[in-house]
Amino acid sequence: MQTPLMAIHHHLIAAIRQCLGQADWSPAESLVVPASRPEFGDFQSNIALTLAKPLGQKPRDLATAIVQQLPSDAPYEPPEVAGPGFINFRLQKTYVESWLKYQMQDPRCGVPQAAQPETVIVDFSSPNIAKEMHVGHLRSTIIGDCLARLFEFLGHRVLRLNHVGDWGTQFGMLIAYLQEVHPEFFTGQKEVDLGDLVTFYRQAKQRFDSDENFQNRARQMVVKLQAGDPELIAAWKFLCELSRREFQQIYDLLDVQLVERGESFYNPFLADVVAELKAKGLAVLDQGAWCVFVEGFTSPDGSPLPLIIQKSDGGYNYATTDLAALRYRVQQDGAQRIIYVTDIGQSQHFAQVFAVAQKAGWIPPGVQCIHVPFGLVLGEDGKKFRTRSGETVRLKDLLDEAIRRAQQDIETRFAAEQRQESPAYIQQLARAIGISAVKYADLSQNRLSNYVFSYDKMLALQGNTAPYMLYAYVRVQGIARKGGVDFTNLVPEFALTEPTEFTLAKHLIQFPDVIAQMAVDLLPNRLCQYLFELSQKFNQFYDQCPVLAAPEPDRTSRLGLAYLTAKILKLGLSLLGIPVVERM
RNA sequence: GGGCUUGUAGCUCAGUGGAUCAGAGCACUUGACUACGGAUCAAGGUGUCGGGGGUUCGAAUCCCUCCAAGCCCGCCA
Repeated sequence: MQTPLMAIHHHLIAAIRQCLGQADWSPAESLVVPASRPEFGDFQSNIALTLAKPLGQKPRDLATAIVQQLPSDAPYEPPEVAGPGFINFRLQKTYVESWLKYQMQDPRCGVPQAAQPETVIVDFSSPNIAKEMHVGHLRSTIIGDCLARLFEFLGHRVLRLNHVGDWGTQFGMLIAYLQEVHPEFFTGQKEVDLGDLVTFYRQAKQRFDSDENFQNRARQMVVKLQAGDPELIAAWKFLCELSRREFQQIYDLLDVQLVERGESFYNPFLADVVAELKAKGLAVLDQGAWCVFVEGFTSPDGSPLPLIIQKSDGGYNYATTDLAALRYRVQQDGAQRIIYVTDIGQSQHFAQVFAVAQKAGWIPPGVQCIHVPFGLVLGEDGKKFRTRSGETVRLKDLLDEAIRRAQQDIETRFAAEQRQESPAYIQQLARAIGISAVKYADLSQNRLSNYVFSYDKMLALQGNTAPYMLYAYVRVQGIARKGGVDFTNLVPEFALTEPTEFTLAKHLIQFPDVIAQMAVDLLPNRLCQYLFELSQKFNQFYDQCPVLAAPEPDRTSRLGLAYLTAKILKLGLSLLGIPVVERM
């Protein structure tokens, strides 16, 4: 079913085509948007103001002419031309009510399935093997998961790829070091965890930087490894497995699904990628390395900046891997959209990779490669988020701390309310709230900017936080419990009377438009904003309108509003990767 | 030197291809519990939208320029 916004949109297009006498006219920008102020109605169109000038007409006259071409049986009151030429739309009450009813019975809350399902790859998280996940992986993991959930919900085939750093010079270094200093590592005689590995990695790096003989051994190891030496492959697999177990704990905690397909996966295709670029005349030998130059990229010294696809020592680097991955994803996975969720610092790299792939003909028409960048996580001092001692914050520690603080809050509050709950329940609740708070704090921020990480703010019960929204949901469940109402069997006739009911209702029916917009701009904070406003509007309604105590038909109608609010909150939060709780 | 991102209320941030855009939350002050959970709601804003130009009937938003912060820029990813 068309949303009100879409209905008005289509009416306007038809009307404008009539007025202009152009059957193929289509708008360059959005024709109709939600009204900026309630007193101007529900939706507004500014199109007459934009169109009038080139036509040499007065905006108000054009607006009036457009209004006259709108259908007379439309689901809105006769539109008004206001001010210099705005067209204001006010939805008919019965139309709003019928839309609410439609959303009530639709499991998707009115959001249509994609007409043309695509294969969408979301490349996110991507930690490095033999290192721990740290705060730097937080945003990619959370934002990537959110976008994957969005596209899955819209009905696309989504491949969630974890492009882990599992291939490269660091492994030669690490394996060489372990063989020499900790041979027991490979024999299983000693229990090791990822923490040990990280220590070893640091030591290996130190050795690598200071000892030339060691450097050579490490390089030979890489060559042997990449050539498929069985012993080294086994060692490498052991390292990967160790890391994988550790990563999985975090993904389980975050409830994030990923398919691991690391850099090593594309190893067999690297030589061919380079060969193809050479054959197409795109690769040139420069200072001993094979490079592709594309316009618009400049080095610090002002010379053109190459994308190096084969190093002077014959090895390949991440640019080669990224190109091989891109080609594979298009040609083998059949991806129509490839979304890369990485920090904004890699923007230039991806722009370059996409440009080279474009030149090489690996991005056919209809395929989009999209870099979805995000800013840094900062500490409360405004600098890169670190521990007190200046170390990088381990992701596990960060999440555990959020849960610990959530639990503390809960226990304090329960004690104040003299509420008895089982330790298991408290633990589970703390986990849900702690993780949700971290996720929501991240997603509610415009992803392009850096944001300040604050446990106190994200766990606050007031404001634009996960707990505030979860509480709104819990309130609805409270109504159901208290009234013994089974929402799932509710088939309400809506009868809106109070202002807060209308305000809430009109916000509820905008949900599908918000989701549609999010699929275009890939900004989760827009959905967060919507859900926050929904919670606010619900709380205002809740404050003003008794539900259970109301006489019919208000009681049923209000139960419907409450239930639909909860339903949309639950669905919306699920797209953010945040679960709801029934009590808190 | 080139490029990218950011700069909006005391604090944290929305709004960014125009008009009906000066907003939210926090903090602070004051009200509202014999109503479904008060983890709520209501009321309270003296901001050069980083500065300066420009385009326009109209600019936080578009263009130019300058300033500040952060990041990226040939064999790491």
